[in-house]
Amino acid sequence: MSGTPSLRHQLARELRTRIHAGELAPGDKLPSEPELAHVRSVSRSSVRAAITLLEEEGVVARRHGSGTYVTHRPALPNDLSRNFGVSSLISSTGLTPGTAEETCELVEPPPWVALALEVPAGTPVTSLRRVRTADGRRVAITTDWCRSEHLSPEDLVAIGDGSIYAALSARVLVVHHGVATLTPGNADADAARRLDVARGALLLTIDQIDTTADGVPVLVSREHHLADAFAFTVVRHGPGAATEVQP
Amino acid sequence: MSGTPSLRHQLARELRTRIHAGELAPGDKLPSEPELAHVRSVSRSSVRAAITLLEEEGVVARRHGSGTYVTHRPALPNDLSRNFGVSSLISSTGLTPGTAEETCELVEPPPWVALALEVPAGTPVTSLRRVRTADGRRVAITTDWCRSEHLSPEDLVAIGDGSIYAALSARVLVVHHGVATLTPGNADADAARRLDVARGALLLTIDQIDTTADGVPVLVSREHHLADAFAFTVVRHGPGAATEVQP
DNA sequence: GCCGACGAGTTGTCAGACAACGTGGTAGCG
DNA sequence: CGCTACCACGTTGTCTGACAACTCGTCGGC
Repeated sequence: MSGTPSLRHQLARELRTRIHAGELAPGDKLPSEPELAHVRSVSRSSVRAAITLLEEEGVVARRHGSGTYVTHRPALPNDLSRNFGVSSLISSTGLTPGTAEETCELVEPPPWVALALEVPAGTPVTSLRRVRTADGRRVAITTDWCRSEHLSPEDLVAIGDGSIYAALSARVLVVHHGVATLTPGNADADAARRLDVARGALLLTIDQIDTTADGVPVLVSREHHLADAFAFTVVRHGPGAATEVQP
Repeated sequence: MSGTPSLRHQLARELRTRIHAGELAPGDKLPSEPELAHVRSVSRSSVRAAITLLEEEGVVARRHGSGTYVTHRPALPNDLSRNFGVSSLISSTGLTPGTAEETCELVEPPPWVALALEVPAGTPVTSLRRVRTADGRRVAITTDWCRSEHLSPEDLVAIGDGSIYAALSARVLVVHHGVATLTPGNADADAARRLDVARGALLLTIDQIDTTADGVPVLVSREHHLADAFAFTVVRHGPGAATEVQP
C-alpha cells in the first residue's frame, strides 16, 4: 500500500519524536517555520502542514505573531484515543506482558459481533480468547473476533505473540480506526475464576470495532480489564472549538 | 482573546457541519481543492489547511491523485474525545436535563484536587455539587472545583443553568483541553442515596482536569455516572499512523 | 478481446510575497 | 526617575502561481 508517508507526516513524526524525547520541553518555543524549513531543506508549506498536524493533535499551539509552543500536556499513561494493544498497554507501565489460557477457534459469534462484522448471524468466525498477565498477575480477559476469510485460526496461532494488527496489515487490511465503548461491570463466576479474583470484582469492559479507512469492519474485540490494574485516560478537546451535535 | 478564529478553522468548521448534516455522505468525494477555493473565494492554501484539520480529526481521508473522501464513521453517541458538559450529554440522547440538590460553596478540596489546581493544600476553592437528572431520573453526581479567584460561589449561582465553561471564557480563561481518567466503581451509601439506587450499583467515574492552552488548570471535576444510563464511546486512531511510546 | 500508452483531473510540494499580529526596545514626556 | 506611546523586527497567516506525483478512465494498437 502507501509505501512512503507524505512529507508532512514525516516531518510531523520527527518533531513529535523530538518533543516526546524531551528535547523540547513544554512551554518551549519551536524554531520558526522558515528556520525549520531551511534546516530540513523543505519548503515552508510542508513545515506548516506538519505543524498543523501536531497542532490538531494538541502537541503544540500556535500564536499568531509570536511563535509555536509546546503545550503543557501530561504524559498520558494510557491514552484511549490511541489504538494500542493490551500488550503495549501493559509494557508501557513497565511490567512484562504475558498470556495465559489462550484459545483460538472457529466459533459462532454473539449477535452483536456478527452485526459488527457484517456477517449473517450464525456464520462461524475466527475467535481468539486470551487471559492477559502483567508480571504474572492476571489483569485482563480479551476476546477478538474477525472474519474467517480474513484470518483463520491457523493464521492466529502462527503469529504467536505478534500483534493481530500486524497480521491484518499483511493481508492489506490496515486498521484505520476503531470505535470503543466503555462500560463498568462486575466479574461473573467465569471471569472471576479466569482472573483469579473474587466474584463481583470491578471490571472495565471495552468493546471495540476496528475498521479500515473504507469502513470495512475487520476486527471486533471485547476486553475485560481489572479495574485497579489500569487507569484509562483520554484527552478531550473543546468545548468550543469543534463539534455540535444536531438532532 | 482570539476574536476571530483563523480562516482555516472557519473553513474546516463549515465543511465539518456539511458532512455531519449528511450533505456529504460517507464515501462521497469532496469537491476538488481548487473548486472549493474558488467557491469560497479563498486561496487553495487555506482550503488545504482546513482539509488537513479534518483529515487529522479522521473526518475525511485524502488519496493522492484521486481526491478527498468522507470516511465511514458512525455517529458517536457520546464521543469522549469531545469535551461536552453533562447537560449536553443528556440532551443528546433526547432526554431533558435537569438539576437536583445543587450545592455551591467554598470548601477545602481533597488533596488530589488541590494538587491539580496547583493551590497549596488546605486552600479553600469554589465547589459546585449537583445531582443531574434526565427526564427526572437521577443519572449522575457531578462535583466541580475551581480556584476562588477565577470563579466565586456567587458567580456560580449567577450563571444558573448556563455552562461553567462559558462563565470561565468570560473571564478570559478559555478551556483548551481536559484530561479525563475513567474508573469503574460501586455506589457507596451516600451516592446510592443521592442517585436513588441500591448500594453497590455500578458507576463510571470520570475525573477530569481542564486546562488552558498555556497549561493553567482552571477546572477540576469528578462525575459519577450511572452505568446503565449512558454509553461512553471514543474513536481510537492508529495503530500504525502515529504515536510510539518510548521509555 | 486484451493490453499498453496517453491525458485530464487531483493531491503534494515548492517558491516568493505581503498582511496581520506580538513583543521588546527606545525615545519622549511627565 | 518612572511611565507611556511609538516603532522596528520577528513570527505566523494567507495569497498567488507553478510544477511534480499520482489515479483513473479512455482510446488506439495489437
